[in-house]
Amino acid sequence: MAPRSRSKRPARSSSPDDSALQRIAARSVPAGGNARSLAEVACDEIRRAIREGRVATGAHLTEVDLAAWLGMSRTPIREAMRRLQSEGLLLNQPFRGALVMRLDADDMRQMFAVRELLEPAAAAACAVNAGPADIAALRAILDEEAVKLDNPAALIPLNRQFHDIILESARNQFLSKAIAGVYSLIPLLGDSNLLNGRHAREAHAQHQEIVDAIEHRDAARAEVLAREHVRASLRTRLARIADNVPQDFIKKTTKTRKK
Amino acid sequence: MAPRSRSKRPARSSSPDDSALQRIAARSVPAGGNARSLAEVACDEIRRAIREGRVATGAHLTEVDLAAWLGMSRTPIREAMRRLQSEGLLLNQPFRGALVMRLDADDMRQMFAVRELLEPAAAAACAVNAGPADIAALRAILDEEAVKLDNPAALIPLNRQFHDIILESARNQFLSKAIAGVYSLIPLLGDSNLLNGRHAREAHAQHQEIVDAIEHRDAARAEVLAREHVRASLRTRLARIADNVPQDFIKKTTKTRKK
DNA sequence: ATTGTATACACTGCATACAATAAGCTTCTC
DNA sequence: GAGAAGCTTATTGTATGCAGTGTATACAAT
Repeated sequence: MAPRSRSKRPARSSSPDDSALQRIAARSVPAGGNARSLAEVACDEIRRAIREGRVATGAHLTEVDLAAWLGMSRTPIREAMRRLQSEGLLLNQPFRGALVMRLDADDMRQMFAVRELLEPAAAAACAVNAGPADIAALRAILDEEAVKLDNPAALIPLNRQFHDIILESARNQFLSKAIAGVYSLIPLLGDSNLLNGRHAREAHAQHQEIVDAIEHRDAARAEVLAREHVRASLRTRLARIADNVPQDFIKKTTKTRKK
Repeated sequence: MAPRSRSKRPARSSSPDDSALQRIAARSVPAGGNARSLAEVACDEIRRAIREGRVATGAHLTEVDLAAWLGMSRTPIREAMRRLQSEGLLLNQPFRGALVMRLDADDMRQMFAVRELLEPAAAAACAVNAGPADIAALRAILDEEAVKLDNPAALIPLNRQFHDIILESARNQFLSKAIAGVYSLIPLLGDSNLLNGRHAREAHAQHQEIVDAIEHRDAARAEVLAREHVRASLRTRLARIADNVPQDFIKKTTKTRKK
């Protein structure tokens, strides 16, 4: 998916319309939304590259490289990098670029400890506050999940939506922001658990139970189930680490971008 | 406290050293640390202005106004504003500047619900993980607090340190970040509870109990006490709101900055 | 008087030039 | 050959100009 074909930058004096057209082309207007700023584009693009493993964790990024890659000036890139740094996806190295953050097994455990705190609370609040529309949306996702248990590419966004709906139905912006802060680092953990069919089925079953509890307004049960859901996710991840290579031999991995 | 006496902006062509001097003056080198970037200065300065009420919540800020106020160009200001936006202190209005976020009583309740979730967990983790040095630091703060119960200006930073030490001793970066995200919006709630002598005494007593629990490695008790501490804080705030003016009549409040 | 339209203004978004900074390398001296 | 001083390079920090966007205002038409 050619990452934004754009020659290089018209040395600095082609027809003025040229750059305008380029800019318009760059902004994939998000279906009725307003045109996104280039900084947002950059942010999403970098995030996606990290998520898809096109940029390895531990890789070192610089403003100019990214600007060249995405065909924009350093200004929006700076903005995007700052944002990703505050999200914790990038680690700023004062005058030496930024590193893509790496999380080791201990970081992962810390992350899940916090998720185990927050997500059950969200499920409980959802059981109290969710409206019929929210519950219908959850059911719709369950139905879709059911027929896509072996299609991770479809399952992953569904899973995301599922958790987003619960979060939103919890009606607590601070809780949402706290969980979002944790979620944003999940891409650093590597492949999704849902690539594993067994885990996908387990997760789907748990989702169903959680929605049942929410529909019965049983906050306590939703809370317990959500906690178990998080724990199952951690178990799967730990098992994967135990099996696979320790994957801790990257030193400073060269820039994977550009020629 | 004259907000940085500085005429206006040298119309655009005084001696070039002038702006350099301004820049140097602005960077109060933080005792051995490296010189901070102007963006950091701006960030702190704006945050402080909000905290001290020199900029009202609901006020509308623009890049040029802030740049003129702080005597720097728009670039570092932009960066600072973006940071404050991602912290939630400012609300971005796409092409129209930014508003200083306002929190109503319901937002406050949501915030405290999350604090009630996170801070007890931190206290419990601290009870498990704190080293002797951490406990000594906590004791030192208790001692200082004890003699400054009627000096809010001194008490507020002490309180901050107290919570920071507990957070750090919890040894969980995700928990720390989640709580930091919540704390960063506390300035929006208005004056500190510690201005109230009665509350200051209550908080100090609770701090002592919490440290006792931590020292005895009694995680469960630390957790319960921390929860009670958060609840007490919410009670004081709610009582204050009940007494005072509802303070909800600002519509879009004019720019309070500049003449 | 009311509505529609053009124009002016205020502000941000982005690009680019330039300055500053820190690390690495080279070279010179002893 | 070792160490220090200075140069080089890589990278970020800052200023500023210009273009685009959204709002308000004034003016014309009904």
